[in-house]
Amino acid sequence: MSQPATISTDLTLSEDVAAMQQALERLSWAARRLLARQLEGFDLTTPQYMTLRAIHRLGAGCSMSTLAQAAHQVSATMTGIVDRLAERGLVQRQPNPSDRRSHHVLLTGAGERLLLQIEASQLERLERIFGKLSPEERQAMLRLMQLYLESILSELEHE
Amino acid sequence: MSQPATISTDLTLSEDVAAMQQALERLSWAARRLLARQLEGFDLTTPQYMTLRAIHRLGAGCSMSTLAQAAHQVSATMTGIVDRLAERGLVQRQPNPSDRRSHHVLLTGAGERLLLQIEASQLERLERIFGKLSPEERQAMLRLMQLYLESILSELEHE
DNA sequence: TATTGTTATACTCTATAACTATA
DNA sequence: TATAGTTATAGAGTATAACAATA
Repeated sequence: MSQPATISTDLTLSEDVAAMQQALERLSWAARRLLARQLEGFDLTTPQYMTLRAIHRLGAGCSMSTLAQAAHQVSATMTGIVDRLAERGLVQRQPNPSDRRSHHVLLTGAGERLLLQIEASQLERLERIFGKLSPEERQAMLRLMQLYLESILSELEHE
Repeated sequence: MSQPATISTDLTLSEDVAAMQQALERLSWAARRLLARQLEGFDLTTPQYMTLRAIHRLGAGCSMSTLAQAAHQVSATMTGIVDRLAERGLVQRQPNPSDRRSHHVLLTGAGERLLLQIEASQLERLERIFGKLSPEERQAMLRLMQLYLESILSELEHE
């Protein structure tokens, strides 16, 4: 023990993080491709799916700007995505009586049903994978994912 | 303890997985947007960056088809991405002497340097986040990410 | 004046299909 | 015939800038 503990910890940190970077980037790329492929079966793109989820999460007729912000997108992009979802009858725009510039966006019944169906198929897949872990490991993973999510969201907002 | 342990474990599994699904999908979407924003500073898109990394990982002048497969893309898509990288002098196509239909794709010096620079900035960001964890937690996370990566890759390949 | 949302425009990614050159 | 790679084409997502309607 001739070295202080902090130095050996720092060395481990760099090594761990280098391995994590490799795994994280390949993981997020592969997960994105897999999700896109699964969504093809429902004739949805990833941004369309994320938008359906955001509308559901925000609830109660969110505005286009709220929606764009939640999806980390500019409003012109969201206009196009919502247009295509509306054409398919999955979402609706409704006038906002208290501000005539603004609209409420909400899921139709068909949109709700499609979202539930996709979520169920995703849950099944995740259960197959994470069923291999012990309850303690699952809890640890959940905690770590939430830590990482929060740190990414705060980076996204503070720019 | 009137219920057998397996049932209570299964109930926990569904709950954990539902929370994981929520966190995972928001995480991968947010991470993708953050990466895209960071890559803008280097005037690269995400597929271009993933392609540079794949060329580096595959090494020794991989072919267009190997590259397309590694990035989970059809070769026509890879043609466009490599075209744009080549225009910027980040990659090179070289004739393959043993098969004149095929080409070797490799990083130029500029491509190598840019890749190193981006990777260094990513490492710094990850160290800031994961430095909060203990070495044991980092090891656990690494193991879990690798488990998840393998399961996703095998799903991607078996379709 | 400022804000909400859309339209116009340009570029990249993506897949499919048709094609050329080579094996 | 089969394979490696490109070209042609079409659609979706993305950002920026200009715009209309409303606040």
